[in-house]
Amino acid sequence: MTESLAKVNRRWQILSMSRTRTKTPKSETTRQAILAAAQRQFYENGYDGASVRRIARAVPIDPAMIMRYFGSKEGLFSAAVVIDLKLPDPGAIPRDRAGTALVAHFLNLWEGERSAIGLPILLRSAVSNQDASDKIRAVFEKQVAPTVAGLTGADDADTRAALIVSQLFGLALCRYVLKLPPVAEMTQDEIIARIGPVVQGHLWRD
Amino acid sequence: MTESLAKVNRRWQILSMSRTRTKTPKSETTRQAILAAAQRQFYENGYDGASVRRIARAVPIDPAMIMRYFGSKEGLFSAAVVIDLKLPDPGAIPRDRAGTALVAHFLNLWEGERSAIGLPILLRSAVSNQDASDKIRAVFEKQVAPTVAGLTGADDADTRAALIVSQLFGLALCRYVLKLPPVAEMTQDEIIARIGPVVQGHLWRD
DNA sequence: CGAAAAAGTCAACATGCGTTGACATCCTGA
DNA sequence: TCAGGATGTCAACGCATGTTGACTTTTTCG
Repeated sequence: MTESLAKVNRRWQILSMSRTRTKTPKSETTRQAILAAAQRQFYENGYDGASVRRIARAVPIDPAMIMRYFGSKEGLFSAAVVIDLKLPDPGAIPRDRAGTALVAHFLNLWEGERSAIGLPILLRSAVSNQDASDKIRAVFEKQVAPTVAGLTGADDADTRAALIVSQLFGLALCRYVLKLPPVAEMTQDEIIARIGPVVQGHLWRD
Repeated sequence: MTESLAKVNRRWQILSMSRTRTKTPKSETTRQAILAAAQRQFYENGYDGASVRRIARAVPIDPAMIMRYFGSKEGLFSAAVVIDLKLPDPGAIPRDRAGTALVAHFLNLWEGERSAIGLPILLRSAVSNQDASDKIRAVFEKQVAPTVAGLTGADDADTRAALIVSQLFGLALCRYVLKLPPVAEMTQDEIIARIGPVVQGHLWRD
């Protein structure tokens, strides 16, 4: 009985933690520290390569705390990786240079300050973790596809969105994960100039 | 002394195995069985996800045999994953449809019978295994880059090759690893029609 | 202050991993 | 036939993993 109540209480505590508070009890501090360390580890090593124990050692904190705060490694991953592509309103994008605008947007997103919590984590993790694959699919359906549909009036907008995504993921894969020399060394402007027309073509060719 | 000799002998045996023989002693049979099982496991789970023990169980054979035949898990991986893109001679490719020809070639390669020993294995493994990343770079430098250079006379052929690779890897990633619905469900012809012009553009635009 | 709750520590569990060396069996060739 | 090498089995090693429950310390608040 008491055990059951304690577990319920603990679970409530975990849930309530997900909202930020004004007075931020001590726990919120370590919670954020855990998330930051987890993001870094997941980014560098993927889901399988990152271990709860090493994340805990980096905080530093006892591994048991991670289980208390996030329930499981999967829970930690879900909490650490939240993707918001911040795609602009399709209406605000000039039609004639939408391709370059999109490529520039993603490069900023991937190489900005908070890049570690972005799609590259998912790329590294998706090969071995079903959750990561699912998240990628969700991002595609809820963020990329609608934006592309808003840009092209075409009825095969989903296919066009998928082709754009395949080019952008290929870019991210070669540049951040494989670090294939020519791709990794190009400047942002070079990439925009080369890939932009491709995206533009996927949007409006045919 | 005797130990040392035995080890040398064993190493010689391992090396000599890498050549195929006409009389194929019993060992060659199991060696091939191990390789086949390893290719399947590496393909489905990547380098880290595949375990020596599970590969052995699939043969079936004792895990110790794998160590005897290939020395280590890394050795098994190197032996199991040999990439030959079988790229045609650049001179034999019609200039005006080189893009579609290349895309069709890769689709055949990836979706043919022996697809499991191909690049998708490396994609799944490269996120966690340095050897896999190195192999991808080697394939790029020795097979893709020269072919592209032979097609375009351009002096930035390396960059063009890298852009083509980023598009093709993105395609493979979305279709075989992430199984992103629109990409995974397109027919080969649709993909050729859509991606072919992109590759063509990377070859000759500007 | 002092009790209750929250935060954090510690040791242990079961499991799977790559790898090793000693041992048993099979097959070949002199 | 039978010795010796090739082939295969077995048990164990040291290690790292995710997770758990009992425990101690710190913080909060009536």
